[in-house]
Amino acid sequence: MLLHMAEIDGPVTSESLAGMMQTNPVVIRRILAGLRKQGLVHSEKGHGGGWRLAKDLETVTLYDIHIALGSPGVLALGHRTEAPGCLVEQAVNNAMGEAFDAAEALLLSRFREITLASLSRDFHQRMQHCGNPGH
Amino acid sequence: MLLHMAEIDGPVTSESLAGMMQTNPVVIRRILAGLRKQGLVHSEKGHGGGWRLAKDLETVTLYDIHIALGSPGVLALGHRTEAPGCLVEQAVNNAMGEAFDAAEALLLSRFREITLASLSRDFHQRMQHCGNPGH
DNA sequence: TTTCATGTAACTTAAAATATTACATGAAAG
DNA sequence: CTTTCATGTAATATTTTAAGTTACATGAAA
Ligand code: FES
Ligand code: FES
Repeated sequence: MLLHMAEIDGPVTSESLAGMMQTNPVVIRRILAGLRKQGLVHSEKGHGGGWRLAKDLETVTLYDIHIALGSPGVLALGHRTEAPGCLVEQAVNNAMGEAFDAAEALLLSRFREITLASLSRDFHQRMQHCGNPGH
Repeated sequence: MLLHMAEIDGPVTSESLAGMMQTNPVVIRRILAGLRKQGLVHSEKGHGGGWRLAKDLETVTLYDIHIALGSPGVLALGHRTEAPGCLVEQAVNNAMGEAFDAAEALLLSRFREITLASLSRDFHQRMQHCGNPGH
């Protein structure tokens, strides 16, 4: 969404973003509300209002966005019970927990390396080779 | 489930396993059916029937179980669209895909190191310090 | 004062995961 | 050889979760 916003100068309304993402404007607002709290975007009400990027693409990483989205769980597998009484479950949770933490740490460290600017460059390169005027 | 089975000698019925796992016997059968296909467990019908471990705990890793369960997706985040027309989405999927693959590879390599035997040892150690006769 | 856009709460719908029922198959017990 | 018990599996139902929608309040520009 941010990368699409970057291609447009001037503010973008939730409605037009919803069109791009094929969803509802309210969903867009809910998501962008989180990003605004982290200072990634800025919003204005009323005539000529809408959403605007608040930071340089070079300074924003996927990790920043992940945090802004509320640090959702990264792994589909996980502890069923938070504090299980079953001792087998305790042993399994303990062993798998270490593996999960390692995998999550690796993923997030990769996210820190990926800036929106680099993604934007990749996008523009794809545009060259695409030629589709729809984009 | 397998570790609980390891503590019982003789076959265990789906019903008693369902009691331990607090779920329905059919759910147990469905899961164990996958494990049987990989040769991890063995089942017998009729009187005195039930489920039995088919391998030594030392030779079974969490990775084996993961495969037997059908290699379910490990990451909660993921590609929304398989082959997106949107060039931004292509760029993002490409970059995140590499990070996902690295994280998943790390997790599965950790799973390969964790044998049921090591989990069982951890479990028995917890038993020592627990003293709860319910276990 | 009208129009347009965000800000949110409450509600609805849709999708996915999980659980249940029902019945067939096969093996041991009586 | 009939009853009992347990798995095997399809079909169905329920629960849970995520996603989308409606409704209305707030604030800014025309
Ligand atoms: S629609 Fe996303 S790049 Fe063309
Ligand atoms: S219930 Fe005691 S170890 Fe699982």
